[in-house]
Amino acid sequence: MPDVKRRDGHRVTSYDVARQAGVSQSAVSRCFKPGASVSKKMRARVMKVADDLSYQPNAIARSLITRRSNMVAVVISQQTNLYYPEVLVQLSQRFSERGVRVLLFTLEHESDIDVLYDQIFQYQVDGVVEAARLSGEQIDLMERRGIPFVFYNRSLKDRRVNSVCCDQTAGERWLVNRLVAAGHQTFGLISGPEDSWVSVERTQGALERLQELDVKSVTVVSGDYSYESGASGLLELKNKLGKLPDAVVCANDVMAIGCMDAARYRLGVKVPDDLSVVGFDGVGPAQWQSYDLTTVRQPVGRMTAAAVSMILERVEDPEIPPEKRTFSGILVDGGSARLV
Amino acid sequence: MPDVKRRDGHRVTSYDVARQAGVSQSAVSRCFKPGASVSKKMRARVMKVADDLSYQPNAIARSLITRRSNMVAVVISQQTNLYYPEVLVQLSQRFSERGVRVLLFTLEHESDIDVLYDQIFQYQVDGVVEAARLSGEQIDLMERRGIPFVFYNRSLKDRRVNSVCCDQTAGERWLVNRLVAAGHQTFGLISGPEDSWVSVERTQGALERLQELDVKSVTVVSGDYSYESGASGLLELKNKLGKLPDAVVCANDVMAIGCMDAARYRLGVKVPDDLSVVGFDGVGPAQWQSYDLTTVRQPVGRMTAAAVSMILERVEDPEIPPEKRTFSGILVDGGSARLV
DNA sequence: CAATTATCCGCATTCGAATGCAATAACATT
DNA sequence: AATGTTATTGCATTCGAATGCGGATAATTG
Repeated sequence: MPDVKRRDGHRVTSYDVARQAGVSQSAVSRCFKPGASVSKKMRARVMKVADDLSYQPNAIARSLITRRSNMVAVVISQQTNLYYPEVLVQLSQRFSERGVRVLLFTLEHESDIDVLYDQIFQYQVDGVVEAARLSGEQIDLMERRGIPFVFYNRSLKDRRVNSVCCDQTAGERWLVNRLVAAGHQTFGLISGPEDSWVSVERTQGALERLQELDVKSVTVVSGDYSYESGASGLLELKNKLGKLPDAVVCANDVMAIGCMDAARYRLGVKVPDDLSVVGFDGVGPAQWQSYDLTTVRQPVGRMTAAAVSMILERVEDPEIPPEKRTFSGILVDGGSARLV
Repeated sequence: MPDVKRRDGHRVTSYDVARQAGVSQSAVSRCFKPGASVSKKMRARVMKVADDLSYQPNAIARSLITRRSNMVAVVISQQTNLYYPEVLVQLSQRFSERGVRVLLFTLEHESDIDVLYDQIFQYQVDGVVEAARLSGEQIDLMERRGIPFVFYNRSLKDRRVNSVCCDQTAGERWLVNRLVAAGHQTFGLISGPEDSWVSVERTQGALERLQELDVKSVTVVSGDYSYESGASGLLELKNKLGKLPDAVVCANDVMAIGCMDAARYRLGVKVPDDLSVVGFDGVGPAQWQSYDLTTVRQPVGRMTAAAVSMILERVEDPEIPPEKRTFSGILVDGGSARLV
């Protein structure tokens, strides 16, 4: 039997609309479902009332019954890197266009990740975009839950997982080629954090190519993607070598910028005349005239689009096998490296 | 009667755990609620099974009955401004510490905001942090729904709403004071977009103080917060004036940086010797040695903390009246302005 | 006009966890 | 041993929308 009170707290439900419009709750529900079987008369009537009561279907209740939350988790660590915010905004925008919301998970300490994953699952997200590090067991966990996920700029060689990456290796090789061709002989590398896949790939790529080209003098120091670590990296290189290298290859743009500033303002050295510096990512500030960085720009637009569609396709059809998509970077010839 | 099949798709529910542990579903539910009345024997038993089945309570179902989603919407526009990503990350972190998730809404075009709000309500978020523009009717809408919301760096004078702001006016006044005291006489202002409250406040603040100090030559051009608009703003100022002003006050750091670069690299002018430039925000790149910007840093940490607690307090107790909290900026004496 | 089909609507149930209330068990008291 | 207390547990219902199924109505056809 129908109860007396309704509209308690204040929430308007489909029942309220139904009663007011003199129809059944199911009718109201159908009116809000695009392809449903409803006469236009009914729809008009219901919509009118819905509008009057400013009724909005409750996505939570809907999720419960449809087993689709229309939410996707995006996991991000790495605030240091100026590059991530852009990725985040783009992902959000693109998901949004497809009617999917982004539930944001930021990771301060790597150790938080376990708690985090419990949270992610609790919220019944339809998929996960993973722009942070993840251990093998965590991947197992994800897979066991059957939630589609995509790694963003992180790939595990011996694992059948979805990933979208920029070709870090190729990018570095290109940079090295250019530098060597221009006659640079002594090289310094400033790597990122050791547990960053991106950093490892980039540094490896550069080292490999340097070796292939038979460059003798290569010194590596490690940074953490920050401006400061780029600056101190250069000083450290100078210390180790006893002099400055001809060229410094940095694992990201921000460090390259720190490196350039250190060269100019702490060592009084001219870039690119006395020192060439290259970065990676293609963040906004890299193009600022003070830096005009030679770098490899990640095709963020394509990459985020790829991540989004890979997830959503697999939400529709979980049988689609894993796929790895690797995009080439875009070579940006700036003025921070002597490339004659 | 108990049905035969369970564990269909693969989701493990509290019923599965209950059956396996030989207890009732309510018992399982209680075991997952901190303060609930359960014997330790029961809890141990249930938790064991829950662990075996890797059961996680379904937050969606919980939200439905508790009428609390533990999700908060954060609405952000303005990618141009390097300042927002930091705000976003901090909000996310702080909410997360309090067990609340951030549902991200990015706004590309202002016009999208209507659709957006429907979405926000559908997801039954417990609160909204609003870092975008919002019209009066939209506020009415929010209020009618009874969802607590806080404006971040946006306040409406004649409205009783929650807001967290940095004192834009005071910051600008301070900057102007310094510049005038140091003998600058002709001023250029580069404002932000006209529909940005922040920009209006800042520009107004500066203009006001300049007038008070009886500065005669003040020229205003408008930008859009971007690097490029800072650069072109300077050129425009030069055109209008027929010469360069002594000082340029930019509505944000990124434009100030663009302005500095234009001065140095397009006009060949020395900063701060021939031209002083100041910004606002205190973003990371402002501190880079190439710029070393004189600016006012927003106390992002305090501001985000304030926003988070203001929301959560009002989720607990909707009766708490609206509050406006204004934080003073932190004055950063950089090298981009001559302040002798 | 009857027969057939298509269209539309409502009933009843479902999703998964939370919770008030009542029943029971465990324990203490005299 | 009888009674009173308190700590646990289970039952039944609830949150709000979606949907399969059968029935009612309207449209189409012969």
